[in-house]
Amino acid sequence: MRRDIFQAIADPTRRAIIALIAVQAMTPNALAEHFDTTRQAVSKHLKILTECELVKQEYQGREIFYQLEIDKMKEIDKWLEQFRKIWEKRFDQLDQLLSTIKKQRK
Amino acid sequence: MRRDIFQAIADPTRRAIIALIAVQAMTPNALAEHFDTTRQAVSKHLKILTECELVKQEYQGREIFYQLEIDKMKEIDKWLEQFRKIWEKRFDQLDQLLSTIKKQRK
DNA sequence: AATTTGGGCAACTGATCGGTTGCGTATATA
DNA sequence: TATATACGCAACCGATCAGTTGCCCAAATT
Repeated sequence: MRRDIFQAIADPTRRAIIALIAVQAMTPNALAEHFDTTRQAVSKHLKILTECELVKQEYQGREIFYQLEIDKMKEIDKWLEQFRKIWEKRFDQLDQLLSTIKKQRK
Repeated sequence: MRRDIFQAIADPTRRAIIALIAVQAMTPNALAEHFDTTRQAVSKHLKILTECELVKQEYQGREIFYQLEIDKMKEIDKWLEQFRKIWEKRFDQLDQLLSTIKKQRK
């Protein structure tokens, strides 16, 4: 079982679930209504999301509300940081090039 | 074949390849030396990365240099945007709470 | 011209994935 | 107390995945 956050967001249904519960906590049944699939399938996705700590449960009677652990999402942002540095550098270089051309035209 | 960018970065080897070629373009053989796997396995990863346009080839004699299409990485950043909004809002709320407590103590 | 080297393509393999069906259990309702 | 509802767990299935092995072709080296 790999079960890391990158594997978790690889599935489109899982990304949709994440987007939904980011707004408000939801039960498996409520989530399943949003998809063309069974509750069990959704539950399996929730299990995977729980295992990599992207989601936490809150018991309320016989219902279980699943909520997004938004902080965990920052791990993706953190990984992206190294590439953001690169594309910002490239943008700066382009910016510099453009202003050099501008200067030459004067 | 799903072959979208999220599925592409789900594999740890693929993420490592991306990080390597982000710095400089590399050939499959050069890449394979960095991993405990065969050149063919790396080539397969490169094929997947190429299919979702995360990587482009540059032919140089009989060698093929693979280079990261850094712009494609922005798609992940774009998807993350919706969550960044949430965690920044939460941070602001926490910040506000802390300054309220500070005021009350005065 | 013969050999070596870089790398793609295809077939195969075991592992994992996403999904379904069936069942058990606990909470709520009649 | 009997029934309905919410949910998790386990077994199963076909599809896809990551990796290996074997082969071929083209460019470089001898």
